[in-house]
Amino acid sequence: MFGYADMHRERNALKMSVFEVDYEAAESTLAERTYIRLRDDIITTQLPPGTLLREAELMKRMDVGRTPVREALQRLQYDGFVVVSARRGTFVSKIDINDLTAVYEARARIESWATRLAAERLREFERQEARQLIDELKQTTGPMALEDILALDRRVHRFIYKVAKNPFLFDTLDHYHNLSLRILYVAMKRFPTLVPRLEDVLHDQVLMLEAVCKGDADEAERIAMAHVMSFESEVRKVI
Amino acid sequence: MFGYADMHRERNALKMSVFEVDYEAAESTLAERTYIRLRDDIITTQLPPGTLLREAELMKRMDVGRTPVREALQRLQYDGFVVVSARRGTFVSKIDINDLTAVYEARARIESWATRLAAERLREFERQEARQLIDELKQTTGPMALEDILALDRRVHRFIYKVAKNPFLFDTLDHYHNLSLRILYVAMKRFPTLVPRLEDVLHDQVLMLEAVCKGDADEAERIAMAHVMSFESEVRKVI
DNA sequence: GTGGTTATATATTGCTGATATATTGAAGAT
DNA sequence: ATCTTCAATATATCAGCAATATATAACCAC
Repeated sequence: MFGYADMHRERNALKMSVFEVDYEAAESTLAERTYIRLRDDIITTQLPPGTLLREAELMKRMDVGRTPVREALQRLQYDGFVVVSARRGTFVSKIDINDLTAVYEARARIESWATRLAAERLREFERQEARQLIDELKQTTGPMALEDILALDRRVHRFIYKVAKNPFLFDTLDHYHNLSLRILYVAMKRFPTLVPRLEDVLHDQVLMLEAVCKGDADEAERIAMAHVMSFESEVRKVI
Repeated sequence: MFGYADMHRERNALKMSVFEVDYEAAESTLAERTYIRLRDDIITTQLPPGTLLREAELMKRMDVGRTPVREALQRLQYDGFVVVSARRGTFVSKIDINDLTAVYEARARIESWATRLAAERLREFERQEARQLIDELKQTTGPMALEDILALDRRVHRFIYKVAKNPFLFDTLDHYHNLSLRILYVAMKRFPTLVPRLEDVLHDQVLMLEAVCKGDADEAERIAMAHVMSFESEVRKVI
């Protein structure tokens, strides 16, 4: 007990949100819920980069005490989503072109490798899960709501991370996923026409999942790299 | 201002310890210093896996209030160094063979890639820094104190991370470095004869740095991978 | 007497509100 | 214009209370 794998399992049983509605029902600490709410608001740019976050204000708005707010802000600081300047203020961190480059560079490399691992390590029961995902993806035609696109994208990625069977890598990639998601939102806010193209991106994932199912590691890795980088180049055009 | 790069720079100006004595002088918050002290104690197994960490006890021992202690423990929780179980206790996390495999697998892959980047992105003034490191490494002969070996190892790795010029990657790799360092300590505690072999490992780093200096990305990547994995296989023998 | 259930005491973290202290920006003196 | 002072504002810290999980002991049925 009390090893990393246990911790990891428990932590992912609930708690991981970004559009997974369960955080209403999630039985966890106030601090945890406050963290998730704030993080999602930052990722979706409802709290845009540069926003001043006052503890007292957040306490009122979220109807919790000082401790949960502080713990949430600190955790966001470690994630890189806010910058705490002692006795000056806490701000939502800014994003620039260098962040875009660095985040996608790292994520593309690490995630494509994880996809290779997934192809090598897929078990039979997971193959069924993959087929189901593929079916869902194929049924999505026509214009979709942004949240649905991203929720589906997230499910596919988290599936891959899980199948790669390395809990540390899972956490690393989930973090990079959140970072790049915020960058995407910032870009979309400035350039709303970006949205429709995202649908095309979903179709890459069918090919990727099929490669994983076939156990074709080279092909899976190649597609994953292209998939992440296609986000990057779409975003780069408008930033 | 307030972007990730600024944050990253500031955070690394002081604060990052593990045997860098500056955390006595470091002008930062109590919570930060408490975090670093506890983390180092956990990494070096002065606080072995499974240890119960009582807030009240730590307050007395470190002569700080509850807030800094709590913030430190939470941060350690996000790092994976402790497991907080509500109203039951906070424990130093355990380590098993799966953690060893997963951490080194991820670190080897990511770090060898970062070393490739470093070889590609090295600037002239950094080449001088590298030469200096190489000289120091070459002068180390005969038996060394464990702390000196690891401090030197750490310096080399952090130099590589820096030259790769991706702040997100830097943080990711620093985290993996801390994780694998603790695993190494746990292994050494069980099998003290491991220590001397570590000296040999340092000599790999000369070759690695020279490859980076030459800009030979393929060679640098290959050596880095072998270097990290040699730690892994040494540790695996005794765990 | 033994096994199992319930009540209670204790230990531990979760949370709150108040206080301490540092930073900032602007008013006022030079 | 420049420096100094001071009030406003923000986080950092503290001490105490609340809530709950766990262990212990008392109790009861058999």
